[in-house]
Parts: sequence; structure tokens; C-alpha cells
Amino acid sequence: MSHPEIRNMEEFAAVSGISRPTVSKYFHDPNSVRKSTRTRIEAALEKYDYRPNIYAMNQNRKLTKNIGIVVPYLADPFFGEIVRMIEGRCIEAGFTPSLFSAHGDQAHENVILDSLRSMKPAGVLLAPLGRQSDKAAIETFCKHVPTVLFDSNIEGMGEAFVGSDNHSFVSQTVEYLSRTGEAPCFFEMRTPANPNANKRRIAYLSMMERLGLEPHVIKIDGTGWGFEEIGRQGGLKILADKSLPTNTVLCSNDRLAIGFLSACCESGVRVGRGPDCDLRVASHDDHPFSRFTCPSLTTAAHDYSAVSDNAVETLFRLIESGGRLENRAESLFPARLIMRESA
Amino acid sequence: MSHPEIRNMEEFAAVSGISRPTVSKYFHDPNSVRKSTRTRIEAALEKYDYRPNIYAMNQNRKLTKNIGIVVPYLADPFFGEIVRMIEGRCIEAGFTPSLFSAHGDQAHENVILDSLRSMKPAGVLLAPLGRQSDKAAIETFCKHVPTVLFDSNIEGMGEAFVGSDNHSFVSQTVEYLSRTGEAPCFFEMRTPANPNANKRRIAYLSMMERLGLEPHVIKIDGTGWGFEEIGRQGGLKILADKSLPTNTVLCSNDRLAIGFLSACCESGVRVGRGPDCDLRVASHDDHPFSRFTCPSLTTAAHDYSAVSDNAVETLFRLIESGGRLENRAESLFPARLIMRESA
DNA sequence: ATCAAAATTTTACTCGCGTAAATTTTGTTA
DNA sequence: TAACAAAATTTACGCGAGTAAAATTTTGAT
Repeated sequence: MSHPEIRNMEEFAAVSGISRPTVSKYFHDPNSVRKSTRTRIEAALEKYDYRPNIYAMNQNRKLTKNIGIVVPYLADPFFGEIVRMIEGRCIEAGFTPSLFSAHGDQAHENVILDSLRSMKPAGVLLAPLGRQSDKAAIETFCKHVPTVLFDSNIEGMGEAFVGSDNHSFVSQTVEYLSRTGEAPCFFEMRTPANPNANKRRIAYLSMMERLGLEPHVIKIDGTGWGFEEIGRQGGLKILADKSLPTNTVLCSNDRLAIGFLSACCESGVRVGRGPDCDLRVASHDDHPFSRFTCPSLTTAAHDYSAVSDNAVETLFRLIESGGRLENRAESLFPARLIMRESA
Repeated sequence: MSHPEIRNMEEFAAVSGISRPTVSKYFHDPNSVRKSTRTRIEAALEKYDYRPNIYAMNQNRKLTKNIGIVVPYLADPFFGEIVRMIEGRCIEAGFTPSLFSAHGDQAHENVILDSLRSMKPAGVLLAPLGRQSDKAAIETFCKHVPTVLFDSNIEGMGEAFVGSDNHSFVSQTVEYLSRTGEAPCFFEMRTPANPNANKRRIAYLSMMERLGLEPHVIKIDGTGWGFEEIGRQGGLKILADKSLPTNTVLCSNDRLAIGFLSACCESGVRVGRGPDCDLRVASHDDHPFSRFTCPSLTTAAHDYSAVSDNAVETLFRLIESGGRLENRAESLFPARLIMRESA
């Protein structure tokens, strides 16, 4: 343990018999000092458990080793999963990730961007709220901080976008559903929080047209980020109305589908592809809970790790090239159809 | 916008015609300077959008305005919910919350505690991994940083604990289940990640004894934080074995129950309290998804906001009293029985 | 108008570390 | 073993603020 308390790098350098700047070098890269020096520093570290003051460290640095991660809604385990992978990659690369959730609120997102700017991070991975985002605020932010957008794209903002290819999701589900049974209608929120929803609707319409099938889009009411409840209420309503045009429902995303399945259960509608079933339900995202619904949810899966890895790698490239890239690249990863019991 | 770029508080003070230390005071509390001064500073702020360097700010402060929030597993929306409430309270009170998730990993938890120490936070709200936690690391941490434990208690660590009263959860569910049908058996992981699980088992046993009923504890295998999958696998097994001693299953927590329900669905076991049902299933936590299971899950609910509010208030008291409290208080909040369709 | 108390502002010094430039050490070659 | 370039270390100075104590201004009562 530490007999005398070490207060700063000066004192630590003294007790380890090395000059302070050399100790400073050591903390930035242990391999940048002679082996004998390193050994002595590490011996002293054992005895005195000193750690540099991060505030003093970052004050005089042009670029910190911080990386900001911003997601729109952490109570959605989809983002929990993504964050876990992204944080891991950042730490491996020697960065310090800072996590923020807008919790579905625009004002909060702006506050986050604000405090993120003052952190002078090396870079930021931003999954914006989407429709609810304050575009001007995000644009200003991206001008000052090297930013890669992910999950949800906002045209022209950030130095790059990494996400999933919505067309790939929908084309696979629509193709599968219409090949194995009645063509699906499309179940979505009237005012989706997220631009991905719009792309999915468009993909549905174009896919149906290509297959020569008549599209049906069912728009349900509801605002906010409680998608399950919105899906459930919307589901209860259309099931009560018996207004479904087909026996196959394709939900825009898994969280809506989870709510819809709950409505089916409550309404006594049997979901599945068996002969005794009333309805087939499929969806998109491969939400962490989608395999535990009843019946388990047929869906199209994000390539979580490809998206995470690519987002992080893109950000690292961006940081290395000084915060700007020649052209704003959009990387879209294809989906993988996950066949389960619901369709 | 800003004609000349303002680089530091010195320059900003110059353009606003005030001395730098006064400007410094303003940023710590706008009401601590004369109104005329404030007006001039705010006018300058409009023109030059300057913001103090947080690293320089915190370097010379004995106490920062940061609050650390650590949870064991963010992909669990239970923690997403709690975090949302806690962050809100911290921001209201003028603190800056920093969020960390151990992602179910001890090494990661230790890394977090480590980097948290170097942030010199005013206080930390820590929901430890539990059984997987490195007790020594947590003890050391708590000696250096004012810490309030929440959700999952570790005897004697931190200056206080705030959580839910496990006995209240279990007594209500057991009482309800045994009053309205067969007495429940208790479904849990053989090696629970979390001390709450042990308290719940003990509460089950004592409650059953009090009611003069024979207890049955079913322990399923599995490790890690993928509780749903563990519950599902365990469920599939005992349903295949037909080894259930009663027609009523009380799961230790909702995530296990979600997996168990999925197993029931897959095995064709009808869950609910109706006459045509095979099994009743209930649980504890009121997980955000528990109302969307099929059938919806009867459970005992945490008082989310009471726990969040109390944890934050306790931490504020702790900070105000200089980091130590006379005695380590444990605040436990009772559960509320939520009757849904599954039991 | 006067003056002491209170509130505010300024002076002056500190904090802990980054970093360029100067210096010393190390390793290699002749 | 002398010479010398490369690597490592030290010297010396700066960063952007916090903060105690001194100086000043404002306030309020007479």
C-alpha cells in the first residue's frame, strides 16, 4: 500500500526516481520509455497506486481519447446490445467511451450534444432520435466534432453513416411471406419516430409492386417511444374491427410486433403458420426479445456486429484523417431472415 | 455568431468587459453576480458562444459536479428505465451524470470503477453485478468515492443501500397464488447472478412455511445474464420431464419468466388462470416487457420511481454531509402486485 | 451628504499535467 | 576506444481555469 500519499505526478516521479515528463510519456504509452525505466515506474505503481488526473491530462491535449456514444432510447435492448459491442471495440483500441441516451426526448438530445462538445471527444458515434431530432443542432454539432451517424440516418449529417439496409430487410420478409402464403399487409405507426420506418414502407410498396401484389399499409396512431404499447393498442383495434385485409401481417419493427402479438393473444387470435392458425406475423430487427415471444417471432435480423464494427472502424478512420473524410460514405449491411414460429 | 474566436475565459471576459474570476463565478452560479454583470455576460454569450473548458474547470476543484451511474447490464430494459429516472433527477439538481454498464462482466465492472475514481465524481450510484462482483474492488472504491448502492445489495458496502423489499414481492405473490389455486413452486437459477434471488428464495420458503404449505424449489442450470434463454431452456426441460410438482410456477424474476413462458408456448402448455389452462405462471419485477408476454405476466412490481428518487436523494444527502453518513441505511420499498392473465 | 457593512470584483497565486526544445544516455561503427 | 547518430530523458514553459484574500463598489441607514 501507500505509506505517503502521492498527490500528483511530480511526487510520483520523485518516489520512482524518474523525471515527471518521462512518467507522463509512460502513461501515454508504456512502450515509449526504456525497459529499465518502465520497470521502475511499474514497481512504484505497485507500491503507491497513483493515477494521473484525467482533467489535467485532457486540458492540454488537442485531442482527448474520449469517444462519445449517443443512442435515442436505452430502454430498448436493441441499443443495449449495440452499445455493448461498440464500447468493447473502443476500449480495445485504447479509447474511453462515454455513453448517453436521449431517452426519447429532443431537449435531452440537445443537452447531450452540448455537454459532449465540451468534452472535446476524439469522435462521436451518434444514433439520432430521427424525426424528433433538432436537425440544426445536430448539424452544428457535427461541424465541431468528428461524428459518425449510425442506426438512423439523417441526410448529409456527420462524416459517414453506418446502418442496416432497410430494403434488404423488407424484400426478404415480403418475398418469404408471399411465397409461403398470403401476401402481407404492412403494419406501422402513422408518424414513425425513425427514418428507417419510412424506408421500410417504401421498400414494402416497391417490393409488392414488383411481385404484382396489391399493397395494404395499416397505419396506427400513437406517439413516443413506447412502441410495444402502441402496437398493442393498434392491434387490439384492428383485430376488433376485423379490418385486416389479409391473414399475414408484416410489422415495421419487432417492438411493434411484440405489442401486436400481445394483442393477438389477448384477442384469442392464433398466430403461426400451422393449419389451425388465424394469422401470420413477421417483422424486422431481430430484437433481443423476439425469440421469446409467443409464438416466437419470424423476423429479419440486423447484422449487429457488422454494424458495430464498421461504425467504430469508420470513426477510427475519421479520427486518423483529422476529422474529415473526402465524401460522406453510407455503409448499409444486409439483413438475415430468421424463421421462427410466427410466420 | 462569433467574429473573433474566443479561446478561453480570459478572452471571453475581455470582450464582455468583466474580469475573468467574475465570469468564472457566473458560470458556477449565474445568481452569484450582480444583475447588471449577468446581463453583460449573457449578452456576450449570445455573440460569442463561448463555453468553459470542463477539464480546466474540474482540475482545481475538490469536488466535481459529476455523478457516476453504474448498472450491471444495460441490455435489460429494467435498468434502462431506472437510469432514465435517475439521470433526470441528477440533471434537475445541476449534476452531470455519467452512465456505465458492466455488461455482465466483472473485469469490466472493475475497469469502470477504476476510471470512475479518476473522474473524482461528487458521488456514485452503483448497482453492482452482485455475486460476480469483485467485493474487494468495490470495497476499495467505496472508501474513496461517496457511493450509494442500489438494486442489488452487498452487505456493508457503500454508505447506503436503496432497493426493493424482496420479501414484500414474494409474500404477495405467494399469498395470492396459494389463495386462488394450487400453491406455487419456485423457479430459479441454480447459481443466481444477484443476491436478490437468494432473498426471494428465502422469502418463498418462509412464506410457504407460514402458510403450512410444502415448498418446492426448482433450480435450473445456466450462467451469465441471458436470463430469458436460461429460463426457456430450463422450462423446456422440466416441461418435457413433466417434473413440475404443482400447476403453479412462481419465477424468481420476470426475465426468467419470459423465457419460461416461451417454453410453455413452444411445448403447447396453456398458461393462465382459466379453466382450460394447464399452468399458472407468476413472477417478480414488472419488467417493462412483462405486460406484453403471452399471456401477460402476473407479477410484483418494483416502485421504480420511489427507488430512483430515494437513491438520488440519499446520494445528495451523502454528498452534502461530506461523503460519510453516520450509519449505513438500507431503504427497501414494497412491491405492488400486478394481476394480469398468466396467473 | 456620510459612512460602515455587505456585496461584488480584482489581484495574485495555484493546480496537475502536456510538450517543444535542449540535454544526456545508449548503442553502433570505424 | 573514439565518434556519432538515435533514443531517451530533462528543462522550461504554458494551458485554462479555481480560489483565497485584497480592493472596490454598492447598499442602506442616519
